[in-house]
Amino acid sequence: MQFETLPGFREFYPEACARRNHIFGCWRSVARAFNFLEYDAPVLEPLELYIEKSGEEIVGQLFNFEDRGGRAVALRPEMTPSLARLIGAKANSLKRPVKWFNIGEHYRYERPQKGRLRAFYQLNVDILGEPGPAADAELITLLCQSLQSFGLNNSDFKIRLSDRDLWLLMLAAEGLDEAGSASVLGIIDKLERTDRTKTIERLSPILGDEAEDFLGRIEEAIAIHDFDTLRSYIENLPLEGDLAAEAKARIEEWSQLLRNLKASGVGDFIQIDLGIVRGLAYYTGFVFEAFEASGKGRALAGGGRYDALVKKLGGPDMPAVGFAMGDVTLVDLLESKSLMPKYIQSPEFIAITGGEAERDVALADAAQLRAVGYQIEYPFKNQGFAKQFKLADQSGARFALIYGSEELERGVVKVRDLSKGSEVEIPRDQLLLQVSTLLEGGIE
RNA sequence: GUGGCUAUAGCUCAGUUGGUUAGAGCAUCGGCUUGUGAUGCCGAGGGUCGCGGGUUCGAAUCCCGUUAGCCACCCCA
Repeated sequence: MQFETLPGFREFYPEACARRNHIFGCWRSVARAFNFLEYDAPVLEPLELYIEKSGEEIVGQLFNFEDRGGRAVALRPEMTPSLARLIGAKANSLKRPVKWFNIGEHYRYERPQKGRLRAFYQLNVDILGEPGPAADAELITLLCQSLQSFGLNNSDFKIRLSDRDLWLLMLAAEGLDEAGSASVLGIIDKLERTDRTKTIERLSPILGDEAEDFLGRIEEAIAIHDFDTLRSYIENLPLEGDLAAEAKARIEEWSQLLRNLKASGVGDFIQIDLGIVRGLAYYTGFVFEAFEASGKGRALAGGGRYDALVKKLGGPDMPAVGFAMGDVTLVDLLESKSLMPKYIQSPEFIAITGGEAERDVALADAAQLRAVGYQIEYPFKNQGFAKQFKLADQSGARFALIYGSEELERGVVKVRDLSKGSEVEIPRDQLLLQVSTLLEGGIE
């Protein structure tokens, strides 16, 4: 009976596991650099948690089943609902702002394809309890720096930055109500992937004969890529009273956000692009997606503000902003740019032993070296010296420790620098004292 | 959920108009009489040719189905 992995699931042989850990390591160290705390949550959750957040339609995209207790459960497709529960349960005692991150595997029952599998790892980073754009700025900065930590730069990726609040103001200026705006945002989200006549068809039920002219104005707004143009565009919207004041305040927040991003040194990555609105209705303010600079391919990361979601999921009123970055698209990109380091794990020392008696001595020394943190390997069976030297070379070890009968009689161990071919004899009782010097300078 | 392409050894691939017991390179393992390189020499293991059915005297090869992979659509938290 031959077993295969389930569709869309991956196995990690050591080399792949090393690559995965490289990704995790970069993610984790950047999150810590911003003083985010790591948390974790269950992989299996009540199905209802996801229905509550995303609606009944979500079930078709979940790994869900009934457990033996008759509970409807699902493997987590995302972290945010679990996070909202964690936050909600302790909201009153958490020092704000809450800055947390998680690295974990997530599961979606979808057809696997390029950049998308059924099981994937995601970095989730969230700031809760801070309503101002300083939080948005820090998250976007963190996102840029984490991508940079993989060796990606300005010519490799861009952050497309948009704002659902601004859209709502613009749509209000068009005379649309809340429901109409929500529908239109859904259509704008698909603009890039839909041909123009189809889009007009979709807009018609909401705007009637106006649809084509309206689309023209939408396209005009999406064509804006610099802040000065955006500012004057907003200032010239036909808004009155509260809405006009809101627009003014929002432009101020844009200004602060962009100023912070520039000051943090990530200004060059930012592209104002109102074409991004993100499909999900719960986003409430700034939204952003990271893309390969060419604009091709799937988003590397995406996120935004979700000020109402924690409350919707039963928590307190808690403004929040967060993003998620998946490993699948990221690794595809890093590999295409030759930025995946080739990790080969090799020990610092490998023992070469003459016979049983010498092997016992080598084992004793190995135990001591390992006890103080060195990596050392020795052969499991007695083999010829020539063979052992070959294996030592192939192991990638830095030094061979040669335990022959002749050396041991004199109380020394011969140490060979495997890259240089040079050798030195060290009294066995000096070995522990001298290894750090050896590792630093090699053997001349 | 829909469509296109693909499937031969661990990997990369040969395999003739259908014709004996399906091959190569790489990798793996063993040996080359136990002290310094082996990038050498010799040898071995490893395949119901994705799976199931059909056509045929005979199928890796032709036909149908199915599963999986890749790609695109849908969707994308």
